[in-house]
Amino acid sequence: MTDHLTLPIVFKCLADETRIRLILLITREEELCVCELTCALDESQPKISRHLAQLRTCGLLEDRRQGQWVYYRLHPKLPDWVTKVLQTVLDTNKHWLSPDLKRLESMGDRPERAAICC
Amino acid sequence: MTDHLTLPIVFKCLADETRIRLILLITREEELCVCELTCALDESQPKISRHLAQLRTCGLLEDRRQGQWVYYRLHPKLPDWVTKVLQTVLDTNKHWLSPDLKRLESMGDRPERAAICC
DNA sequence: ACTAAATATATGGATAGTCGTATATTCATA
DNA sequence: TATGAATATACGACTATCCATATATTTAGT
Repeated sequence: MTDHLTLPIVFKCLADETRIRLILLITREEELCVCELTCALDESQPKISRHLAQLRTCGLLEDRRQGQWVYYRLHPKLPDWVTKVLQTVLDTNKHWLSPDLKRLESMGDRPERAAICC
Repeated sequence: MTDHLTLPIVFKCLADETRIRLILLITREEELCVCELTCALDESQPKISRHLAQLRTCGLLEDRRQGQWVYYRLHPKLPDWVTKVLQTVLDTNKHWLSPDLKRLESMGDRPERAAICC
């Protein structure tokens, strides 16, 4: 399923500031919808959507639609080494991510989400 | 010294197959010279040299000249998270690197190196 | 000094990546 | 079924990246 996630492919996916910010936020928050990510990064919606699509296409992210919202999370079958790298980077670069986290937390009207399993 | 090694910069440096192979080999072998790397990767000398220069310029590698050879190693002041990521990737992707390692080990006439400290 | 080996750099062309803007799609609700 | 909100995609322009080839630099040995 995620066998094609070779080293060069993964690093190319992460070689863009917008995409790193997106995937680290998602790694930390488990699941976020497009409008939350758009607000957290303070970037245009098409830009966010395009980069999310890229991360999904290469197999790093998975999406699910719930009503009008689309939620993104890490792909459940991610190779161990990818998860480990993301966690390491997240743990050791909290300061770098903090502006995005601050915007996310101060966002009003965040959509409620239902449990994933039902 | 390596403060400018931000997340996007590091991942952009790693977003090329040649450069990943180079830096992983160096991570594993401590130190290698250009001719060893050229042989291990089985690529042209200018290509190897160009990518090594890129890794050095951005602060991931350090070089030292000894006689006619130039040896490359990880920059000694690398941020912890970078070292950790490289080690993780190396440990979990030995199979991916093994063709390069095989070529390196079967290389004849590898230059002898003096101890680094004298 | 001259030559050969090891390494680095310059140049131009081809390819890939990114962006903003405009538009399409999907869904909830009236 | 018409409307608006959330999201996705298409398009053209601009920029960055990569490569092959040729050439320059440095060093060891003669």
